[in-house]
Parts: sequence; structure tokens; C-alpha cells
Amino acid sequence: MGMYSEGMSRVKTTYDVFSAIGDPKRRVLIEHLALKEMTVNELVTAVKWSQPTVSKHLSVLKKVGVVSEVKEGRYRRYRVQPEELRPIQEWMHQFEKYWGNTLDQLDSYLNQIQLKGDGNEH
Amino acid sequence: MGMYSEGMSRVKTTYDVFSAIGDPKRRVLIEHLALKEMTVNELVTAVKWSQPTVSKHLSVLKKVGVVSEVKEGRYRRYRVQPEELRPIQEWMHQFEKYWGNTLDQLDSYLNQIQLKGDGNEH
DNA sequence: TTTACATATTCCCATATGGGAATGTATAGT
DNA sequence: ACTATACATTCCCATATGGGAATATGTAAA
Repeated sequence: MGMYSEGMSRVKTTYDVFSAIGDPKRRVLIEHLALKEMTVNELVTAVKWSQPTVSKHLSVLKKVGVVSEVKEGRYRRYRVQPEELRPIQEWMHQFEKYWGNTLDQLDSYLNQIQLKGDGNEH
Repeated sequence: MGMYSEGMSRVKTTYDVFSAIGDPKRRVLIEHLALKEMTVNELVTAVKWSQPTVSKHLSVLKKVGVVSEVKEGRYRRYRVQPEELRPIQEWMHQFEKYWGNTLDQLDSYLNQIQLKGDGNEH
């Protein structure tokens, strides 16, 4: 009988917040929703991907809790749930001590942040 | 904004630092290396995965620059390059205002500066 | 109702990913 | 030179992933 030859554990199945933001398109969606809550169509218009693509990425983000969905008639309004990103921030904390401890670095750091206001990717 | 010009897409080929830490095993490796630099075998012993598995994940981390490799005889000593994780921290910054206080580091640093300017310089 | 609209879901495909076994490649030790 | 060690790489497999087209579902509008 043709048995499979010992498939081993795959177990990648479950998304967590880290893998969720690993995808650049999902980060783009989050960046948009961080500015204001939006419907799917508004996002489709903004990012110019197909509607299923947007919906499916939103579905992943919703599954890990990074966005929430509110039904309004036939619309669904999505918004970011920033608390769900905290595990990332907390994980990053172990490295903060290595970063800028000079005034110059602090300055450029803050400037960079300010420039990022209109949203762009890394 | 995330510019995804029309046409090309779905080429996930290139790892970036976000997708690199999307994998839980790679985060485990980083956590170990954050404590001290280690050779591959030391990591294998520590995490109890196969050597190729460890090597391949290290290779991904090396490719995105999150770890660096130093050859010493037949050993390779890996260490974390925390600066390469900064894009993540910067990306996260847009959400910090929602949980308020993760700028501890910067805050305490600014306080230090103020105290220093207070009187005792060379 | 009938139709238009907003969005989710399914189907299918191509490719990416992760894992282990086997193997290749230096380098150290004898 | 021969062997052991440390590690990278290759090969093969099974599964996960992302994308678009087509379709289903639910709701509002006519």
C-alpha cells in the first residue's frame, strides 16, 4: 500500500501577529487603517489590489486580532487594534538598549519618525 | 504609501527583516544569540533541532543582516546585529501612542541629558 | 421583487517554505 | 595521508501561501 513516507510536523498553520506583519501588503493595509478606519472598497481604491486580495489579507489580520471589523449595512468598517501589536513591541524591547544612545542618533531617529507621517513602507 | 505598481507582484522571494522574524524558530535563534554569540553546534544543542534546520534559519537571518557570522577555524560564531531590527521598531512607533510609554528608553535618556547639562561638565 | 452593490469565499494554479537525510566542504587533529 | 569535526548545501517531499477569476452571500435600492 502506498503509504506516505513519514511526513513530519508542519504546524505552520496558525498565524500569529509576527507572521501576520511579515507580509508587506498586510503592513500596507495596517498603515492605511492606522490613519483612519476604512471599508474594504476604500482600501481597494487606496491600494489598487483586487478586492479578494484585500479581503483575504484583512481576514488574516482579523484572525490574529490586529484589525477588527464592524458591519454597517452592506459595508464592513475595519480598524486597527494596536494592542494586538504589543507582543512585537515587547519582543523588540530586548534590543532597544543597543540603539541610539547619542544625541545625534536620537535626533535623526525622531526626525525619521516625523517624516514618516504620511505613511510609506520601510 | 505602499507603492505597488501594477504588473509585477507575488514575488516573495526576497526576505526582509519583517518576514525573517515572522518565523518563530528564527525568533528563538535570535533570542539565544541576543544573550551571547554562539556557534552553530551550540545553538543546535540549545534548541534541539537538526543541524541543517538551524543552519538554514541562520542563513536566512544572515541574508537579511540580522545576524553576522565570523569564521574561527572550523567554527562559525554567530551574533546578533540589533541595528538591523530597527526598521521594525520604527514601524512599530506609529502605534506606540496607543499604549503610551514604550519610549522609556528615550525618556530616561532625555532626563539624563538634562541632568548632565545641569552643571558638571568638563 | 428585481437589481445593484459590498464583501466573503471557493477554486485553481504557481511558487515559496520548512524539514530531514544525504552529501559536500573546509579545517583540525593524528 | 587519514579521520573526525563543524558546518553549509543539495535533494526530495509535503504543505503553506498568495493571487486572480468566478461565485456565493447578504443587504440596500428601485
